[in-house]
Amino acid sequence: MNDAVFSPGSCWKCDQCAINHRSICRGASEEMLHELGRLSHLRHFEKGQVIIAQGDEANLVGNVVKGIVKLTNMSMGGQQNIVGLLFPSDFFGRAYAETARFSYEAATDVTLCCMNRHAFEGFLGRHSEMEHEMLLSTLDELDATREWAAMTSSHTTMQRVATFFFILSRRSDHNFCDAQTRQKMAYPVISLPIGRRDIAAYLGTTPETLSRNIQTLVRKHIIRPIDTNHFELTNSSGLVEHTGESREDLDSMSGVDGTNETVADQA
Amino acid sequence: MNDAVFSPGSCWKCDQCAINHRSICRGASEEMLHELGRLSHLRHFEKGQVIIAQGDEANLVGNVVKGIVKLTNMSMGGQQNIVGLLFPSDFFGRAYAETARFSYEAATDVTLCCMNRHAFEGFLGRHSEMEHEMLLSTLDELDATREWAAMTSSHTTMQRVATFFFILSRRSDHNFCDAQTRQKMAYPVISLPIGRRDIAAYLGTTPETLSRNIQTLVRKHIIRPIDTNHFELTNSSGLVEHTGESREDLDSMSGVDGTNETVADQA
DNA sequence: GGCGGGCATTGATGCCGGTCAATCGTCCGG
DNA sequence: CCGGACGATTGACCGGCATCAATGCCCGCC
Repeated sequence: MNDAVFSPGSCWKCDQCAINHRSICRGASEEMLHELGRLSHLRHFEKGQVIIAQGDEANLVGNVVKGIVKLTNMSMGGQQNIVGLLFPSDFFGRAYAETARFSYEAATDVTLCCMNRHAFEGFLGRHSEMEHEMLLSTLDELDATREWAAMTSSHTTMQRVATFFFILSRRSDHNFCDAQTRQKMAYPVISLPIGRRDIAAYLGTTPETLSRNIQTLVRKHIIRPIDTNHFELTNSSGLVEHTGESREDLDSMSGVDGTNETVADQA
Repeated sequence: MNDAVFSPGSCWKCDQCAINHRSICRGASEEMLHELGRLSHLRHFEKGQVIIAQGDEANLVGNVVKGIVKLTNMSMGGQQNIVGLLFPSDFFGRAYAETARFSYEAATDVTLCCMNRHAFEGFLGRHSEMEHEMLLSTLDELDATREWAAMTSSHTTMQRVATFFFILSRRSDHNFCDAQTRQKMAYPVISLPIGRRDIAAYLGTTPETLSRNIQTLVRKHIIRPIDTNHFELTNSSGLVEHTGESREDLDSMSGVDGTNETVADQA
């Protein structure tokens, strides 16, 4: 809500951006970053707000800077189905499509680096090397989506929960508590960024079943609850055993690349 | 098997290609088609043959010309999980990746228009408008994959079966029998291109459960069996009711575009 | 023709996980 | 401080689906 600093329309400097080394901006030259800076502006959305509604004409694209965006698919019956979760540096919106096939909704309070879709398409048209970057990241996303789909359709609920927790243990920020408390942590921390309802929908199950599986992991001393949304991972290999996946597959799914992003706290 | 006509290395003329108006070749100019013709050659694979193995260095890309390719993901335990089915005109292989994250396997006897991956990447680099086409089709595929994943994770087995049958009723070729017999068909024909085991794996279930659901549809007079792999769709709206989806969503999933491709019989 | 293997179907059984419902804890506004 | 709302947890129940097993069917092969 610090709109004084990053208000829509203000000149947002890409070279100060917390995520420019991970998003598609990574491949941009100094000059291109400047051009992107003119096209983009930061916007805030509060938890629960719909950013793009399924079926609407969607002229908004950009990158998630802070917070988590959920990608949902309303099926008839009204229940929303979570198709994906977008973390900081992930691209949101759909270039080259008039209407949105999915909804984008703020799962937490979020900060987005927004661009007009047509302006962004024009940018890609002028810089084919950026379109190439876009293709690469889309191909990666396609692979990841397929792998996730294979996982959800063939594994038990416990395996899905364990896999999700394992992935989170790799990318969770350690900023939920102060530095001293963090020092005492002997084990990695799993921090659930969203509520049980959303996690359950993402994993294709219900909050009740999710809760039961979490408690089972707690009883087996694999994780230890800190508060409702934070756990210590006290037995990493035990968690891996519950995933039904090999360690290498899990690594490829969690997108580890050495840069253990501790995300964006430019407050 | 007819390698005399379309042997690897022979000059394959793209302008005679049965699928060039649907594949990514659609966007190519006369000149580019000629260049593609020099890069590509046809190859046959028999049912069951592995085209690209998961984890291998994969330097083969191209388009499916005839037959069906299944995209699989081996999880530990050895059971293969079907992530996608590739129909004629679909692109196979993975550009810009050294190793394959999935296996490509011939689900039926197939004919592929093959290219060396590096040669194809070079082609894209020289023709950014083709890379643009590639981006568009990848984005579409990503949407379709997400929609399919949402479907499989939130619907009952019967709904998945009904949805799959509905999609097949839209794209099945009517060439499995002679023209006279076809004339007598009062209803659309659903032709299952692959065996029960593969269909079950694609739908995230077992052959037994799949069979039970098919027989339920038969008992309800929604489909009528012709032989093991062919059914008449005698009650289309009844089928739609079992999908749990609206008619419009089903249309977008089956990728209807008016051109009811009656695929490749250049024998 | 007889035989064996692969595939589809049908039956019997058990369990995972969805559903309904109650309890508990936390947070807020009165 | 209290009452209501919301989310998380736990319990009881049962239905759908996987599993195991048997049968029937088709086709190639000896």
